[in-house]
Amino acid sequence: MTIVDLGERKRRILQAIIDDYITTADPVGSRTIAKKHDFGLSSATIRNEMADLEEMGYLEQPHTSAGRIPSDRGYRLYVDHLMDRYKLTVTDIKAIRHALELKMQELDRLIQQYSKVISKLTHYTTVVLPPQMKQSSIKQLQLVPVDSHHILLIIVTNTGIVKNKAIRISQKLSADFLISLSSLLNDKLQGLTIQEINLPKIQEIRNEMHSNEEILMPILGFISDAISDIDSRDIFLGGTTNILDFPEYNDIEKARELLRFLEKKKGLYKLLSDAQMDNHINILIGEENEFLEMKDCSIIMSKYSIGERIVGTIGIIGPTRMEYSKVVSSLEYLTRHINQALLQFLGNDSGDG
Amino acid sequence: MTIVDLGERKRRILQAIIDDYITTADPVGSRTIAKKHDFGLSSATIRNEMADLEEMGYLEQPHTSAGRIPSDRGYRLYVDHLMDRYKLTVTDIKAIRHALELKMQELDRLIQQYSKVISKLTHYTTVVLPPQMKQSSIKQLQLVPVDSHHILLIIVTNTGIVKNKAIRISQKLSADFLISLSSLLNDKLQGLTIQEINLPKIQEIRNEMHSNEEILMPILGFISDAISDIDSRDIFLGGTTNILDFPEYNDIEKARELLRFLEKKKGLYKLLSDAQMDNHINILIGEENEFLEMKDCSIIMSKYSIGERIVGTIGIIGPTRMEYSKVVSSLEYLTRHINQALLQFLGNDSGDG
DNA sequence: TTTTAGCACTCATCAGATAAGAGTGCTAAC
DNA sequence: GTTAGCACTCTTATCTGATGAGTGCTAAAA
Repeated sequence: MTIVDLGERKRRILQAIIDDYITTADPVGSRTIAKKHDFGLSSATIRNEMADLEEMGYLEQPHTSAGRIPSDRGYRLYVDHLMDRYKLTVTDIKAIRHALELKMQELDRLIQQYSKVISKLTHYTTVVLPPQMKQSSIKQLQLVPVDSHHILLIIVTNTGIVKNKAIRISQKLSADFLISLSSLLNDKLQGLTIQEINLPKIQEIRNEMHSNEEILMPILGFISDAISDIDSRDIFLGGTTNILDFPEYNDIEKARELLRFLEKKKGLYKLLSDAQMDNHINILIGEENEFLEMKDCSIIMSKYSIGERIVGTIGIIGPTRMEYSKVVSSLEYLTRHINQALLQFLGNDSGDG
Repeated sequence: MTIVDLGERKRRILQAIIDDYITTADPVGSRTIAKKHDFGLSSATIRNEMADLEEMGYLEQPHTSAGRIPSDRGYRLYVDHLMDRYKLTVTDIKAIRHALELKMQELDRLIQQYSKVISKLTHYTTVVLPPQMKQSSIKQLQLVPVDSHHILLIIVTNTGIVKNKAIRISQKLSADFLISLSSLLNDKLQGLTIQEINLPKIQEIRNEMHSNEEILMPILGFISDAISDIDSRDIFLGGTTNILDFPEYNDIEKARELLRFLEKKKGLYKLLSDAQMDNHINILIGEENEFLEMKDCSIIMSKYSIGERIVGTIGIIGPTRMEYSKVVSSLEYLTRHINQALLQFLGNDSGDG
């Protein structure tokens, strides 16, 4: 079932069919291929080849008298072996460059911005999984007084995420106390991942801070809560309504089902976090993903990283008939640049505190 | 054109028609009304009354042989004078109560949560405009060291919003320096609104901080940038796909148009921020709003506040045929509780620093 | 043996026709 | 002022036949 079994001619015909179908969304017939591409073959011959390709499972027929459309398996072959490498146009590159000139800001929002940019660029739907807090390590902790009833716990991670959490306190604490507590917390917790922070660790801190036992206790409790509570990993979606532009979602019922699925985010979360780490770009075609709601969609995913550390995933969702070639190229280019930007922004110093 | 002009009978018939249309989404005919409601009138009489109501502009006829549907003006009358007050069921109240038991956290996220809750409760689309930074005053400023190349500026406002912004620096600054700079910033800027912070203010700070002139300069510049940059006011949307459940949006073209409009957020922003302050609940019916994309929608808005200070707006969007009564009741109940929660969470101390 | 022309066949789609049904407006009687 | 009755309008659903795209098969050509 390797690429050789097919033969050069069948390969080229299959490629032509898929290319054509990707742009037109209409089942393609033998005559169309014979006319558009100069294979030096008549439609009848191509018809025979198409019948073969269907038998092999690469093509499907919506009904007897329609042209053929690629099957998931056909797309898979196309993606792995057939498709031409899309060369980004100057306009494409300009658009990406322009988008990347965003002012640097908190990573969360930066990522959200990227997500919008990509969906605008590709006209597909974009989904971004930001860095996982649980596996991020703590770079800096700080307690900031807000008013007499609240202090703010600020956590900066090595993945560049800043989280804050208000802690309600019953009595006013002196600035000095907060500073010394902050520095103790830093001493004890810096470099640990969120996952690694547990009750014993907190106990340890309590033991070292003999004074103010009765003030400290509840605060440490809150901090512990706050830290574990902070790991909510939100997914960002961009360009969801782009879905509605594809003829495959002209059926309101189908559109609703997919949009619901996306809005719920739960499935997407699983897809993105389960994505294989080894490949840089990862493609799931049609039913290759486990969700029924997305059986007519493909998702192209790419990890982004700070230095060597993979921190999050970007996914682009479209109908199985999507412009794989162009999306892969755009995504590669973009990911490369994001990585560069992140490295520049956060990398120089990510090891220390 | 007041309520009296109509006469009791016409009013009751109009109410019956609108009530019916709201639940069924089908144009209602005279016979339907005669049967369902015991007015002691025949369909012919009701027919005459309906013709009158149409002439007055409260009803419309999609086509000659269809029943009547309410016009925007009809809905307006209904909302202002006719509709029964919806009594929240125990289940409704339970749902709201349950939703409000969320853990207190940053206001931003809290609000986002509310937005989801409401759309789940009402099955309409919800939009939330969080507190405006520009008009919020600064409660607390803090500079936190991150690593040798970055410090973090943290701003806490009296509206309970915490914003942070990374500032890139060229040389490491001592903790002492940051602390003294923080306290100076607090002295000078606390209590001011974001709007009030301008270059002269910053100059003033620079003058007082004679030492480290060459270090200070760029930092103050960045801080000034960061503060003005921070006023991005993001809108939260919840339950956008609920739109697709209404028969009025079975037309994919219409659905797309509206969803696009919502996703862009710009128009929504204008609608919510222009909403009148005087009324607690504000309703825009159909073409009462300026946006063509929303001409078949109504939006019910409610301000929420901390103490006396109105800080943000919640809006519920549905087809003009929406359950005004129920939504208004739910929204009133919810807003009241949100206000309570916010007051409790932030209010005690919001005047001081 | 491979390719091609020709032809019968299938099936979706579209336009037009028809029938059914809902609801109105009007008129005349109550 | 109210109501019954009826003709009229208009939508919707269903059916029909025509059209056209595309196939599969067969037999002839290369």
